Amino acid sequence: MSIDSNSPELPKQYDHQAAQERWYKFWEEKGYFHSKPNPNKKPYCIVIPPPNVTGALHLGHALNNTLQDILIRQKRMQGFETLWMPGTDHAGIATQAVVERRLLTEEKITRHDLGREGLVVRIWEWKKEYEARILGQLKRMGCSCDWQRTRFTLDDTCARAVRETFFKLFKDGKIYRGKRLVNWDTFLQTAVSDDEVFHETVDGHFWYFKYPIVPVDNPLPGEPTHVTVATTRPETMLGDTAVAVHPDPAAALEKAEAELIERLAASQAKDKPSLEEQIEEVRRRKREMLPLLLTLRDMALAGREVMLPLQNKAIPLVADDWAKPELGTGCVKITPAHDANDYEVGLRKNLPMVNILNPDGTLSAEAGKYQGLTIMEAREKVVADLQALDLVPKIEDRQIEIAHSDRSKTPIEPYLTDQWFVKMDELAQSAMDAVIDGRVKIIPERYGKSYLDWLSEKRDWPIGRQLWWGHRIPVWTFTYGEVKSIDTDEPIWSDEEIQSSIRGWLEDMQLTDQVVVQDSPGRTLICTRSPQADQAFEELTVLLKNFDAKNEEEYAQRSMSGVHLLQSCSMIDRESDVLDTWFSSALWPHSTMGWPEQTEELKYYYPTNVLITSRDIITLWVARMVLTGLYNVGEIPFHEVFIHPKILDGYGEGMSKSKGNGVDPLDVIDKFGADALRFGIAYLTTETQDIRMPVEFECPHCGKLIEQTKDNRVKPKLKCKECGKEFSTQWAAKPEDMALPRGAVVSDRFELARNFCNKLWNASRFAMMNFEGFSAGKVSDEELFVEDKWILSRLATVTKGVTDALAEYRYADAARVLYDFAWDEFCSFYVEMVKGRLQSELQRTVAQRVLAHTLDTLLRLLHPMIPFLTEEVWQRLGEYAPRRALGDHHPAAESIMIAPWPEYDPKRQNPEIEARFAHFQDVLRAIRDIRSRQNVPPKTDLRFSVRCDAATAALLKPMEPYFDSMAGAKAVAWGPDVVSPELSANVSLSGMEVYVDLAGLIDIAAEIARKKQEIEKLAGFIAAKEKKLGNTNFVDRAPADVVQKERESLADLQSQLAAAKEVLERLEKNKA
RNA sequence: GGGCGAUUAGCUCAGUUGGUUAGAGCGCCACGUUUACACCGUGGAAGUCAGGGGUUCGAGUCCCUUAUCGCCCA
Repeated sequence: MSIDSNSPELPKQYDHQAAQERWYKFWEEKGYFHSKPNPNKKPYCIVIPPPNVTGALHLGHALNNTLQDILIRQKRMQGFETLWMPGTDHAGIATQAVVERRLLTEEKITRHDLGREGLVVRIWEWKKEYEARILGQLKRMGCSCDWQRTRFTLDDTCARAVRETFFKLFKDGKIYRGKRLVNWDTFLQTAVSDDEVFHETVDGHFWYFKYPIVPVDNPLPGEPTHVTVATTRPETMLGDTAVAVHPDPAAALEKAEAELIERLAASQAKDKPSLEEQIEEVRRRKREMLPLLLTLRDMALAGREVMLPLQNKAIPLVADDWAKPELGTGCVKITPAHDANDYEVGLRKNLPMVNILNPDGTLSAEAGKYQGLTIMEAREKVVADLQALDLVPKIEDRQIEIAHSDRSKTPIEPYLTDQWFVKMDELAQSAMDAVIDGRVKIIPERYGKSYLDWLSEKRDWPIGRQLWWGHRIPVWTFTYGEVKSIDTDEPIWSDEEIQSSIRGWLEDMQLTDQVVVQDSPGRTLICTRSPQADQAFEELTVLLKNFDAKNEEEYAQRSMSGVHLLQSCSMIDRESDVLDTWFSSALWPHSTMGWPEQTEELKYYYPTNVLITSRDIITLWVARMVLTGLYNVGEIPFHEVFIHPKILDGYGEGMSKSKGNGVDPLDVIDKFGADALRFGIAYLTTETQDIRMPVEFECPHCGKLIEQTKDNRVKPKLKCKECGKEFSTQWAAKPEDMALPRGAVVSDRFELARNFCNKLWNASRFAMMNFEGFSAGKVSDEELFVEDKWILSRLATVTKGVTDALAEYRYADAARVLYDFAWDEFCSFYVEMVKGRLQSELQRTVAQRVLAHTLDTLLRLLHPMIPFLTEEVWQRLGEYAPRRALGDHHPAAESIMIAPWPEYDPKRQNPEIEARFAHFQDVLRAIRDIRSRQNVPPKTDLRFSVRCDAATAALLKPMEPYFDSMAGAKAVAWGPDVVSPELSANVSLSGMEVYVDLAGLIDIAAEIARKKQEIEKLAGFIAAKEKKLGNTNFVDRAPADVVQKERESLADLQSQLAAAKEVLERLEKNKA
């Protein structure tokens, strides 16, 4: 591709949009993004954290992917065979939830109207739309992923790996099914994990209920007739299976009191009243309630019962320390199937677990006459009925924390159900070992701790989800109950015999690779490895439905085993649960490479080099990838994990669409350009800090930015303060709001990067405007001017700095080094200094060559961060200077993307030149300072002299022309004998005095005032130093070089003071 | 309740192993349109390094403690 060379005039502003469109297409067409195993090169590979297809990408994703692309582009330039594996995640519950919500609002239908397959078809449609959108966003950011390899966690390749993994785990006995209390989402009718739950405080009540004690013949003295309990969820009493009281209430109260007293002693004044109140309360309980609790405890130990009202069922009184004597009534109702703590009590006391709920949140048959009511209806009715029985002594108002499902926003119900689990003991240990022994390195190091802490709990991993969108668990359940003889109706086969007939049938069907497990009496599980097996089971299911045990012809058609099976089974079901999304994403680093096949990719790219992600999924995702990688492949999935910061808004809150403070990277790209987005991100990615990013609305009418507040960020429309016109936000729903133009949400934090890009663009533009007659060729050291040597020295240092920083994921350091070099050194000094030479026919060639080389190297160093701009300039540069290397002048690469990464050349580093240059810059700054403070117009020439030692004078004298061109100042004298002119302003530098002759220019009064201030300041410094040096402790104990430095510094300050006094004296004389 | 992190200029952030007078960008003030760039240039003002205590000759930096904010886990 070439640039339109008919347009010699480059625009003054970098046109990011044109460059983005042009060069992304070019790179794709050239196939630069594609990678395949190449034995001649070392591999470098990153797998993308697959964004989920629930919605579009936000700024957090932009950060995550920019950081990956920066590394990928750098490594590609460094000559690695570089693969960035892209893809998306099906995000089971989240995606199903958004699609279901949309079906309900737009078509008024539920998933049950569509059926399993119908719903899944609709979710695939959603997936297709959002995947395209997400990949499009990544492309606009400039991501150089190998799109030919794009994977999806639910595609065939990933499905194969998931199935194989499940099968392997099942076969190894690491997967089991068990009853667990789960967070039940009654709207989606699925269990959700703890991290998909959020808590909200709402106004609720605390209801007190009295349960009658079941009378006995020989009651204890002082025995109550009722026991009182309290609850925030009255309807759960229908599932109560016990009432608990503390086994030693006296000791428990003593302990509570002692703890409060201890806290009181350690507390601050403002907390004391509250603690004192609490202590008094415990003491009151000891006086007033303890006797009753002791009696109840004794009754519990005697095996007494209470009558559960409404259900008319006797339930035991038990002693368990979950009942806290310092709280409530001291007694607690136990509902094991609907409360996590009660569940534990139920396990300890071996209580029945009564599930009173249906999956849809209505009450089940266990709720007796309340069956079919919703939870809320049941709550009201239970309270009313108990009140009618006079069993509700008290109702308190109370704030309650209620768990809500993050997906459906409905309250969570604790619910007892069958769940699938992976045993974590050995698997977790293997993943811990990998980090402990350093095979996997987590950066920054501190995150290793949360990884290890979490894994060390070794909690079994619940992998089943009651959803329709996901990998269906490949298990079939055979239910057979009691097998009876057709003739005699007597049981004839045992479980063992039936299982052997199942095995026989599998053999007949040539399905040799299944796992058969007895789940419970009358129930056998079969884990299947292949879709072919599923098909055979499906056919068998159909056969079973039509099987007529009395028809002898049926027997003739099949094997004995098949017949036995058909005779004995009452039901064959395919497991309806799907696997947790994290189960498939846990395999991502190897499933994307084609595992379980031993593909070339797997052999070449695995283990990958680094995983780049954010801290919130260290446990959910990173840890699980490590353990599945070790389990499946026998090798860690990546050598390093880099955990990057999070992007927060101006209030320190995380960004999210649901808060309205989310920023779409495409809006940033439209306004500032993809390069600015990327550079801005790199510049802000420091090690310890999250990125705080105040966001603004941009008025689509006038472009004015309007600060986003917690208040206005949830409004459907806003009015611009500048132009008074209205615009819509993401919340617009009414037609009249949606008709308004949309105001983008952006942040001015990207201005710095946009300005930087423009600066670089203009420096490049300047260079190319001066490449008339460019000729390539070697440049010898003798030909180099001082500014050439200086910029080449700085360039060498910068090359090393950037390379080192990126190797350690110090993105902000790399960006800052480049920013400072490009702006403050390359633009502000080098370009300014070669301007004269570029005008000169004789001097032009060397200046052009060094300029071209420096720009070329700078572009390459910047390419990973700002790919589009650097390519745009690279291509244009190629037209003026196709060969521009300083040494062997080989032609430049056809794209900067594949140009070699600059090599650090220590020979170019020149400390002597850099020191000299620093002096030059100091003197220049001093002259400019004097001009500014004396208000001398820029066009008026200045005359200056510098008192310094002879060596410095010799270094600086040759730079006289630059003082002229850069500060409009002519040197009059250099050296140790220089004295202050009659009327002058001076600046004291370390070892140098700069005098500017101000005859005819000076504002004497202003300068006198200034000098007096300066003298005062210097005197202060000197006093401090003298004190320090007068301190024998310091002189004796500090290292000699530090003391020496202080002495020199004091001498320097003293000479500065002397010079200032001298100038002041003359000024005052002249004034008089 | 436990763990991790943060607190430096009006705002957003740097600040190496403790060592001269703590830096940058934006914003602000003054001057400026000089042949790359006003998305620019030159100069300037602006900080009790969250509070308290300690270690040290010396602390933004190390230790303890308090406060505030954020995140993770229970």
